[in-house]
Order: sequence, then C-alpha cells, then structure tokens
Amino acid sequence: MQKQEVTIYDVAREAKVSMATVSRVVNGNNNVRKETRDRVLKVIERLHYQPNAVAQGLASKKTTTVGLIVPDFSNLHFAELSQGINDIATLYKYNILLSSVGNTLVGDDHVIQNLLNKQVDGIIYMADQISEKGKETLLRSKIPVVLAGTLSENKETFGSVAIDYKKAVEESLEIFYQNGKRNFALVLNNPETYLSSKELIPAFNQFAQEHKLSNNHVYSDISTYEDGYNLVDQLRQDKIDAVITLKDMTAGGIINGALEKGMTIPKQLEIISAGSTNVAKLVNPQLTVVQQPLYDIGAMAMRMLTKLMNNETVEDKNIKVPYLLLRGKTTL
Amino acid sequence: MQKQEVTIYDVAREAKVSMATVSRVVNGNNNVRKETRDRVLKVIERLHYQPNAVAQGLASKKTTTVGLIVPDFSNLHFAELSQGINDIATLYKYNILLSSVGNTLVGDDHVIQNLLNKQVDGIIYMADQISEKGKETLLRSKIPVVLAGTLSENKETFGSVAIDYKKAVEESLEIFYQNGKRNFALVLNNPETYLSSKELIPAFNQFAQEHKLSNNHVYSDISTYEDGYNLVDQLRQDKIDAVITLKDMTAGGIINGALEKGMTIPKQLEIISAGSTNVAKLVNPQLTVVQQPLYDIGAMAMRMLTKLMNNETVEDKNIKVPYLLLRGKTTL
DNA sequence: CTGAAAGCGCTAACAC
DNA sequence: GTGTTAGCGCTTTCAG
Repeated sequence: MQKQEVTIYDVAREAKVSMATVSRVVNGNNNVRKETRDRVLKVIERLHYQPNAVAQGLASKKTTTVGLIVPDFSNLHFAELSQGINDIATLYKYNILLSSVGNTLVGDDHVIQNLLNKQVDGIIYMADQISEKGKETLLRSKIPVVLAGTLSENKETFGSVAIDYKKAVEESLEIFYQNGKRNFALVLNNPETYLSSKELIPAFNQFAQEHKLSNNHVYSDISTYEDGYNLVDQLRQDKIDAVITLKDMTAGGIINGALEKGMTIPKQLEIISAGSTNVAKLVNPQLTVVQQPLYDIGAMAMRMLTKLMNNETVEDKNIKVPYLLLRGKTTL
Repeated sequence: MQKQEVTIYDVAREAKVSMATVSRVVNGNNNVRKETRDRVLKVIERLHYQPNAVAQGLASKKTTTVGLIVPDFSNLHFAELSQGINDIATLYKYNILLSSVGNTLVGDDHVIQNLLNKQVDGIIYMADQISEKGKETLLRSKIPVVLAGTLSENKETFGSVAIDYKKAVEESLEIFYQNGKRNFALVLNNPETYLSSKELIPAFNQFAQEHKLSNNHVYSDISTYEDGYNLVDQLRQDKIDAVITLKDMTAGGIINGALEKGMTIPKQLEIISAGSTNVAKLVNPQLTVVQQPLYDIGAMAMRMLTKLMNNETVEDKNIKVPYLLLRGKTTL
C-alpha cells in the first residue's frame, strides 16, 4: 500500500477550509454552513476523496466493524444465520470480520483476542460453547456480545437469540411417543457443548424417565452425512425406532442408509431434524423438521448488537424465537 | 470503546526501553538483545499488553486483512469455498472482511470501495461477474485481486482459480449424447454473467450446432429448489430429456418435481449438476455431478493472494483446476 | 459556524 | 542494539 493518494488534508487545502470542517462534512455534522459544505463536497468529488477508515478508527476509537465467530461456515446452518447478520450489518453500515473457531474449541480465546486487537465494536458468537478463558477475555473487553442460534450460557452478561431447543426436543419426543415409538435416540456431534450437556441431553433423559422408557440412547460425534449413514447399523442393533438429529445432513445420511438397508420410514424408524436448513427439502421422503427462522435469528442478533454498541436500551437481551414443527413424511 | 488500557508506551516505561524496542519485540525483529527481549516480553505478559491492530495498520499501511466478496453465503457453493480461504488466511495470519454483493450486481462498486476504505491488503472476489466501474475501482487501487471459483474476465490483471467450466459443459453434453439424448437444456440463474454469457451458453450452443441438435433450450432465472421444481412442467412441454444445472439445490428441485410427475430418471430425463456441494449426496437418486474441489480452490486462491500481497512471483496467475465427472444415478 | 492543535497507538527511518 | 523523532490520516475538544 503506497502513501494514500488524496487525504483529508488535500481536500481542506483545495476547499480553503480546515481539516476539521472537512471532517464535519464527511461525518454529516450539521454545524457547517450550506455554502461551505457544498464547496467541500465539490472538492471531495473532484478529488475522488475517500476517507481512510483505519485512520478514522484510530482517532474515533470506533471501527464500524463487528466480529463474527463461527464454528464452521461450510455448515449451512451458520451460512443462513450469517446471511441475516450480514444484511442488517450492511444496513447499519457495519462490516463483518470473520473468524472460525473450527469444530473443536481449541483457541477460541485466541480468536477472540485477535478480533479485539482489531478493535471490533462488537461480536456475534455462533459457536455453541465458549471456553472459560474466552468468556473472561470477552467480559474484560467490555464490548457487547450477542450469542446467535444457541442458548446463552450467560444470560446476565451476553445477549442472545435462539429458539427454545429444550422445548423442541420435548415436543419431538412427544410426537414419537404418541406414534407408539418407545426406543429413542438423540444424535449429536459434540456432547460437551453447553447446548448438548445442559439442555438437550437432560431434556431427553428427563422425558425418558417420566415416560418410563428404558431403551434410549445418545449417540455422539455424529456430524456428517457419512456419519449418519454409518450409524444405521448401530441404530438397528440398538433397536431404535425414533431419532432426533441436529443436522439435516446427518438426518439425510441416516435416512438414505436406513432405506438402503430395507427399513421402512416412518413405520420402523421416525426421524426429526432440528437442522432447519434449506437442504432439508432435498431429502426424500420429506423430512419432519424443527423449523427455525435462521435468517431472522441472525438479523435479530445483529440488530440487538447495533443497539448495544450504540448504548441504546435493549428491552429483552435474551430472546427466545418461536419455531415450527413441520410434519413431513419421516414421522407418522 | 474507552481509551485503551495498556499501550506500547506503558510497556516501554515499565521495561525501561523505548517504544521502538517494544515494537521490535512485538514484531519479531531480531535486532534486540536477548536480555532486553526477555525483559520486554515479561512486562508484556504482566501488563497483558495487546497491540492495537488499527494503530499498527495506520502506521505500517498494512492491515493484514483481506476482503472477501461473495454473492450470497447462504449458497453452500460459496460457503465451501470460503472454508478453504479462511483456513489459509488464518495460517498466514490474515483476517477476512466479509462483503456480500447480493445476487444482483447492484453496487458491487460500492462494496469494493468500502473494502478499500478499510484498507484491506487484498481481495478475493467470488461473484461471477463484476461491473466495469467495480473493475476500474479495483485496478486503480493497485491491490492484488484473485477471482475464485469463476473464470477470470481479466487474465492479465487479476489472478484466478477455477475449473474449466466450458469443458465441463461439453463433457456433460457428450455423456447425454452418447446416452441417446437429443433434447438438451441448460439451466442458469443469471444469463448475463460473464461465466454464462461468454462460456457456458456459447459452449452449449456450439455443441448443439456441431451435433445438429434442433431442440435445445437455455432457461434463466432458475436459482432455488422451488424454481427447479416448478421448471419441470416447462421441461416436459419442451420435450427436454437432458439437463445441466449449476446448482445442486436446483437439480434437487427438478428431480423431485420430475419424480412426482411420474417421470423416470434417468430414462426419460438425465441430469448433471455442476454445483458440487455436499448436499448433492442428499438427492435420491444419486446425482451425477461435476465435482469441483471447492475447498482447494478457495485455499489456492488465498495462497495466491498471500503471494501477490507479499510481492512474491506467482508462476501461474490463472489456474485451471481439474474436476471430476462423478457418475450417479441421474445419468445412464 | 470554523479553525488550531493535540492526540489516537504504532512503525520506521535515522542517528548514535 | 537501542533511542529519537516524525509521521500515518483522521477526530475532537476548545477557542473564538
């Protein structure tokens, strides 16, 4: 990067005003006489002046940039959430600085620190867990944080927007139960996330206990299509007849695997996916899904963040978004 | 954002050295005696000093940030490309500033300008077209640009990494032809992109002409699952018996629509998708696809960009990546 | 309404 | 090796 061709100083000189006035014009400050403003604007246009956002950031201590922390963007779930985030961010003139924490939690603190070094004005965190160290780093920074698409572990400190996963699990199991199924499976990727360990698994176990079910299994480390496909043998061996998955790809793998092995869906095996992405449509027979408004969740999270960054009051920092149980052909 | 708590100046004072020395230590400059370095590092740790990347950016004129321009990240194609880009970017300590140009081309120039204002060191452009104005803006900025996943419109000026789409279309049509099909369709979203208008459509038409085919159609503005689903009636009316689509979701819509209307696949209708995303697996019957190494394309593009930003020589600025025609059950 | 001047936190010659 | 000194380009009091 060479020395910037045209700076605020050049504009000031050409327009015969001070830098301060140019700055006011650029920032829409009203304390400028119309004549002066027009003169400055004319010069800005003639010189093709563009403010250097880095210098603005250093001087104003605001970068109009927010950090977005995602476990994995090749996961459509996060891609769709990001779309909502991006649109609202654009609307409010914020840029998004992307960071991935991988599927493991290794180094989330490092990722957060990096974002803070870049002086982001706020952070949207989409991974479903956060290390103690990462949390501390975030709290110490005092910048606003909103958790999107997962439940807030820290209702007091961070904002959050998500569906009520626990309720979604209960409702799904209720459907299975009413359809006469008694052998339930919960298929997860990482069982140690906050969401899994504190919400899903307890809800799953509690339901089983209340209904006196004895054959209920939690399968972990199942995250891809192939994992789902390969899980089918195990499901049959364990005599499972109803499955909840969190990812549509996994559900698709299970379905295709089960069909190939001659199982009938939904008679022998019912499936509900809480993935809620567009790809659910591709699955045949049509998947019964917990439909979350992913785009809206992203949009609401970003909207909340803009308010927090702007020190506006936020009525409800922990929003529970409604979901829909869309009955397809993988449940009776 | 409050005044930064601990700055390079604090470290210098506490370590009894000058700011310059602290800067050297932070940046791994070797011209520091080991003793001094250790003393500084100790203070850095004690004070939890973290460099302000914005100030670094202003002073050094390098932000270690690259802009990523995407048409739509809820499109898995770009999500998978982005994964490769992100991993390599992280490896080389670059951050990614995300921008979406929407599915229309409105304002790509604006998006580019915004990224330039933020002083990105380079740009990866993934949309499949770019406006004249946007191109000029990019050229004027003199920062390196790499086009990923689409063909380069400007082989001389921008770097590029992509498969040979034209060849992929020809090869696909050849398969259809050998299977006895004679009524071909090319299903596109926007026919005016460089890729469509300069590569795909000409290749499609040329093949038809060379093989004396009279019933070949190009369908435009088909981009979603539903669009594909709804296109089926038209396809039947036009007596199409072989289809190429660019998106897996669209292909899925066509397949499900065709099956529901009682068509047999691949006997009455063959389909090849060049989407190449993971979701192709969900489709039943299994989709025949032009498999592109999306992750690798993203990774190679980012690697090239790091070289360009570093003024290293790049042997080949326009890389054609090999693809694979994976025969599924939607072709004979 | 406008200008002067003091930084924001850091890098990069240039001396020593 | 280490320190001094200018900036980088902009915002923001504070006067007037």
